[in-house]
Amino acid sequence: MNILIIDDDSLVSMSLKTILEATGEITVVDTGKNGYEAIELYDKYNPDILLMDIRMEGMTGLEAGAQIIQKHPDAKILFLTTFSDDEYIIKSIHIGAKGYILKQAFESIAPAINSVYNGQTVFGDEIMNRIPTLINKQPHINYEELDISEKEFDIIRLVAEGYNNKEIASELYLSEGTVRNYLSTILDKLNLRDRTQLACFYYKHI
Amino acid sequence: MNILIIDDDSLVSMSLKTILEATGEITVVDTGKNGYEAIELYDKYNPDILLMDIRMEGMTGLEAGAQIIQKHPDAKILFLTTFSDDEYIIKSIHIGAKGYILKQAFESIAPAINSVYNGQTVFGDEIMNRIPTLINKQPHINYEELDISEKEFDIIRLVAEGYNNKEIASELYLSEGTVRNYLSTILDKLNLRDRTQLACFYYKHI
DNA sequence: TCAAAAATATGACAAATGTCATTTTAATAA
DNA sequence: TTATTAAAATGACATTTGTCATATTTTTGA
Repeated sequence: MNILIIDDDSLVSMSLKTILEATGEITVVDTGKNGYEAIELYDKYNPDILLMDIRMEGMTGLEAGAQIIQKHPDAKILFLTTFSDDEYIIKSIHIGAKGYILKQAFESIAPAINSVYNGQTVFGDEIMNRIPTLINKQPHINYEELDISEKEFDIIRLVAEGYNNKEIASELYLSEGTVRNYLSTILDKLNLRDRTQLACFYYKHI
Repeated sequence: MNILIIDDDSLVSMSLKTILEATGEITVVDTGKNGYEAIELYDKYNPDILLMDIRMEGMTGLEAGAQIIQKHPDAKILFLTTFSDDEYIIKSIHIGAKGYILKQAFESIAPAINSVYNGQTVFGDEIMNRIPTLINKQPHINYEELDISEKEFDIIRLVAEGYNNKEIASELYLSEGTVRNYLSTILDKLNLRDRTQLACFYYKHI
């Protein structure tokens, strides 16, 4: 597997080269130290994966990456970064980067490269943890804390599948009236008004 | 590295076990075939990674995963799926799964496990491609193709926020009756029965 | 301008929903 | 066993919902 490394700190490039080539499966075709070189060298080598620092003097890795992907839509770019930075995260996802990992996590770089080579996208935990907030959804909810019983939760799930009371009743072997009563209690506990709000609640919080 | 595999198709579990153990670095401590077993076996073995089918009879992998993570916040769960299923993507991110990959991509499962073991999160391309739209909150069904007008979509959005007809009417400066009529048309077009199913539809198709 | 099309509105109706008070039926502990 | 509690069911009721046939109003094109 051929890799191109771009980092404005040549010490980093060299260490990476050493580490990666030690795996035996990876060949570092060349190294560069800025965005312009990235574009130029990518054209020249057409590597399987481009491993690039995201923050560099002059043209950032992000800009270079965007241009490269535009020209080579199948380019697999794995960004290296020192700190996780919301703005970069979103942008890197947008331009279609295949990953975003911390330089510090040396030992995880080789596996990440392998995953990317196999068509996956790899993000570090710090990045992944930001996604829900970025997507703007509330975090997952603990129904036990809300005092929702197992059976009540069964009903919630069915409501969120679009079942009506009769269907829920037959599914859970209860009478329709009982289902209504359960639902009434659930709505009260969760402070909601009707089943539709309950379905919305379910999807927003799970 | 110890792995627990859960899949309701034992053929899949066995194939996976064979493939993974062939790498020499992975030990499959046990296999199970539903969400309940997942919870039970996780407690028993405390594996490094839980590899689990996301869609199973009874308790889904997602629910089991949510419970396991609640109990073991450091659990590393990698979901397997047959098709990329919009509905599950976000949820799996939310509960804090470390990955989501297609079963078909056999050769990429081992690298993915390695990445996860090294603290990364791994998502397949199909999943990652969806994130930008989610971040931009641009709902992404092709409503045009479904012949849903702009105004109809306004109503759908409000239904999916839990508004009742009166509230929708006042929000959109329409009469309640008109809202009902619109809704009736929408349900007909989407082949749904009531507003709750519509809300579910909305969230499933984000 | 006028007619056709669209958007909006009404009213009537059956069905589904949510609430409540009350009862019946298990399940369980003393 | 009996008393107590929990789970499930009933019935009555007011609302909300969804459907439909039928206006009315507005927009638009010729």
